Amino acid sequence: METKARIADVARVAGVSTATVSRALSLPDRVGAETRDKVLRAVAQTGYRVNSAARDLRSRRARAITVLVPNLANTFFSRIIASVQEVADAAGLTVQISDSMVEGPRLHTFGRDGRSDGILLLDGTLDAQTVAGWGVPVVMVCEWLDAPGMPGVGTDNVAGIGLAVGHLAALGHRDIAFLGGPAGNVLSDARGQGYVDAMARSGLTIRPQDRLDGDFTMESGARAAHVWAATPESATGVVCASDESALGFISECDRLGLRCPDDVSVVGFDDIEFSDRFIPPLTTVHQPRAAFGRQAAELLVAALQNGVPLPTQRTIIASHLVVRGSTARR
Amino acid sequence: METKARIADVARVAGVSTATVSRALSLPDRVGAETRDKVLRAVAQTGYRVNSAARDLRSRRARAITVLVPNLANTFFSRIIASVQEVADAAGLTVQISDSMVEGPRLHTFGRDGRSDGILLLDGTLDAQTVAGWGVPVVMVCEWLDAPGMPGVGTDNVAGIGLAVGHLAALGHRDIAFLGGPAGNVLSDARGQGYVDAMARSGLTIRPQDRLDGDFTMESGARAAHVWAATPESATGVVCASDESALGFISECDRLGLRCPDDVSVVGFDDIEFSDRFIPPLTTVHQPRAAFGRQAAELLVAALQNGVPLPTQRTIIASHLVVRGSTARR
DNA sequence: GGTCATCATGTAATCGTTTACATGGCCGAA
DNA sequence: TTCGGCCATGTAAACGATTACATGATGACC
Repeated sequence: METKARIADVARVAGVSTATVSRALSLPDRVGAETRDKVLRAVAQTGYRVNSAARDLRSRRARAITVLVPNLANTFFSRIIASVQEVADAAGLTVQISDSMVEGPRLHTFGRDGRSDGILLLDGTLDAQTVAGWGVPVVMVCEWLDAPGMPGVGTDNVAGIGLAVGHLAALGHRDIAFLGGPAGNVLSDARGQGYVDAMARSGLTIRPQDRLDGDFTMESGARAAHVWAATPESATGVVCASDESALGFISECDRLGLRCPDDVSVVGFDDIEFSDRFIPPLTTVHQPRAAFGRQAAELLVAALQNGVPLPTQRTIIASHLVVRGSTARR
Repeated sequence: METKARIADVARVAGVSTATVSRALSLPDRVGAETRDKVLRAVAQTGYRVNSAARDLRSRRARAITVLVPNLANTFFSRIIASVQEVADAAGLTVQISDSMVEGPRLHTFGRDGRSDGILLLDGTLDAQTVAGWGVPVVMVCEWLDAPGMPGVGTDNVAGIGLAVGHLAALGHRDIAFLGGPAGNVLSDARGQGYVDAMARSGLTIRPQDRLDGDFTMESGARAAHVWAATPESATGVVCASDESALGFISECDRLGLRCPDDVSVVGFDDIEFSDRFIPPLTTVHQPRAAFGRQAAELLVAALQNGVPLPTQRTIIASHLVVRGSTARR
């Protein structure tokens, strides 16, 4: 109980071989009931814990999956991770969470180093070659890579922004701006495209001043508010590529003396926890984050444990609009 | 390059022994420059990646530390984790993040299973016996356990709440309520004590209706708002045990037609990212989260790599008050 | 020139499991 | 009774690295 007990210690105490101890613990049906009890008693008495390095080495699997998040500080991801953990837990797998922003140099050792059997990748900015080199199953969540044939779970971002634009148009807004995400990001591109499509569909025109730069963060939303406020004939409605930037935008408008939704209607994208409690509560496109995590984890677990081949396409889960207080009739 | 290459493959390609390969990679100074180059070329050619299960097993260390967080969805923790990762990265250690809420049953196998060499524990509600059984160095962050002699890093919660109460008192508030945290939590207790102390010091009395129940969450803050609004002669200032509950409180007040800070002044605790962007921006007690993470990680790394003994007391880092728009003169 | 330290490298034991294969006991069928 | 099959268990060979110890070369010093 004091120092680390090994399986041989348990075997000695129980009066059986190490093989029997191993089987009693991982395949209880394969040993006699009496022996099993003896082993379990010995385990309790010695305080034995399996050494997972040894186990992983011998069995050539880690019984763990890794969730690779672009930025842990972004609250959007936590709900996804929570449901991944539920699924993995039920399957007897451990979840390791890493931040790809920090793991930079270590990134290319990921699968091959044997620390995890599969990866849930929430970062679409990684090099496709690096990912291909991991050598373990990978499922993308929300974002995706340019590489074709990679399994993934996410929403239809074009359609999502369409809901937002449609909502503002229905409220009588004619000049609708778009506060975008970081250039080069697949979500930014898709949502930007959704804006263009939806404006055309609604018969509205996009003026140069209707495109506001951002990068999903609150700070970028605040900066965009200054640009917007300084523009003549500025838009009366703003669709944002993320909730955080929407909140930053509204917040900075407030400091400039402009009220939402009286002076400007704002729609977000994501539906993070804070949006419902903001003043005003944010109208936004709700993403089913729990479903993303659950479904992605289920795909990975099925591939790992039952050999079910991973799909070669993204699974699309629909988003829907949540109308709250940040949008009003023009 | 295709299938997994082992160290023996690299050795063969480079024309040296496995021992030399191992040394060339982990102790570059101990091999000749020419040999080192040969090995590195062979590594590149074979696509070799060290198998960490084998390495961990043989060297009896995991080169990893675990951060155990009570709830990943709480944005308070992300900044702490980020600075932990910086320190660990510089020391060549991997950071594994786990949610103690989910890991429940697996919790007791933590250190002993050899997956990590040390633990940063952000959850003060764990059983002290379980923690003692881990058998690896543990440093508490923010919260702490009842067990004495355990190293930790955090702030003086009593003093922190004192700043908040003092601020409201200085603004002329005489009836100051306290929106507490979950019962039994060490932070709740300390902050509750800070409220009692500070009220006494300011010569103010605490009436029964000045104690509002909460659990750090936005929802609990919202519920407390109803209680507060329904109370006759309710307090004019509210000190909250967390930012989230403060934001929930203000948000719900707004829905009830009561404005902050005109109808009530509110102070939070934590200074999470959203607080600065709330409307109104939240006056709150700022916790140096980056410093918490950095200092705790440094203690652990020093203990792990240089054998520096861990302190037997908590390291206190001062908090300070950030005055924003949610408090006003009575 | 002999001795010894130093250095680069090789040989092989070792870390703690899992698991393929072997063994022996027991039981039912022929 | 004999044989085959099944079951519970034991024996020992992996898994893939690190590292204590051994070896041989080199060069400094007296």
